[in-house]
Amino acid sequence: MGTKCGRWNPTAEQVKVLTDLFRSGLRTPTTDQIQKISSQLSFYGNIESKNVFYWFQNHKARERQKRRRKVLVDESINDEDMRIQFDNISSNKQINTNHETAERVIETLQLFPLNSLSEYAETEKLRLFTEEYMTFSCSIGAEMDHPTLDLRLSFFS
Amino acid sequence: MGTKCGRWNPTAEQVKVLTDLFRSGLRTPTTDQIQKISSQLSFYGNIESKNVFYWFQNHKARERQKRRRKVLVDESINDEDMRIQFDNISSNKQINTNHETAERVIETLQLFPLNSLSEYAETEKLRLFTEEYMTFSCSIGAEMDHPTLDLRLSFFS
DNA sequence: GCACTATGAATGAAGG
DNA sequence: CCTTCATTCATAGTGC
Repeated sequence: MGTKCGRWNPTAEQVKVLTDLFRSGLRTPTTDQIQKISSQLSFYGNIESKNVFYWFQNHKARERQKRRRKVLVDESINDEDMRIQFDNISSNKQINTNHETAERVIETLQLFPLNSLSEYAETEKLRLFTEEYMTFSCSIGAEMDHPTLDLRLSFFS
Repeated sequence: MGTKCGRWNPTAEQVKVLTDLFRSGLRTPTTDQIQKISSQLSFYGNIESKNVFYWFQNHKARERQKRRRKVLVDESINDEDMRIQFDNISSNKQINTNHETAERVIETLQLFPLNSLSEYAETEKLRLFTEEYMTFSCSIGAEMDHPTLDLRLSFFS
């Protein structure tokens, strides 16, 4: 394996945790969150905070990229376009943080399990919701010689 | 080469000059300084003042970020931590501009060559000192088909 | 060995 | 000054 140590090579477990966090709605973790995450992930192998930072940056950017390219290939008038319109609206730099918005997101969360959320509903509103109201934990399967890791991130500092 | 011309692509020489200026203690050049720098750097290729402005902004910010995101599970009280503490103090928005400070910095400069200064002693105090009392020049090695460029910036203007 | 892809890393440019 | 986004560079992994 390329343990060149020239560049971070995330382990499968690290990727799983990061992906779970992402799927849970985390997009741009704060410095504190990055610290905690990388601290937890250091259990599985060498990792620096900047790796976590880059991972989220890249993952988010490439999801956006993917969507944007999909848009170009997709001209038909279908529900996809409706989603795009919604996304354009919600991403139009007007992030609503009032109660009504948060409650609407809560309803969405109650209706659908987290990991089945469309990639569009997860944007800014859910991110804010997650960071403000949520404490989530990621349980790693017992594939290692250790008990389940409880990666609990307190967003209330 | 990515001559996409959508965004500035600094040449190696431009980066070297900018880096040298940064290492010399320059952090937030004034408009005049930016003008002169970009004027000098235009010798090596297309460049605008805003490129210089952004370069210093990004470079400074990312040096801080790097420090903040690099250290992970390092609980030993070493010079790194002391540096960080010093940095926190000196960046605490109380920049001392009196004579005593300037003189202390002068002593430091006399004791150590500029390019061996720790990246922490270069902060605000040195920056102010540099801008107020210093005229420095960056000599570009003779790797080009031109005589040494003397980038002399007058801070007294 | 060589394309090709996935992705870690970096950085120019803004926005706020 | 901090954060964020878009774009690009760099390289490990993979199939041929």
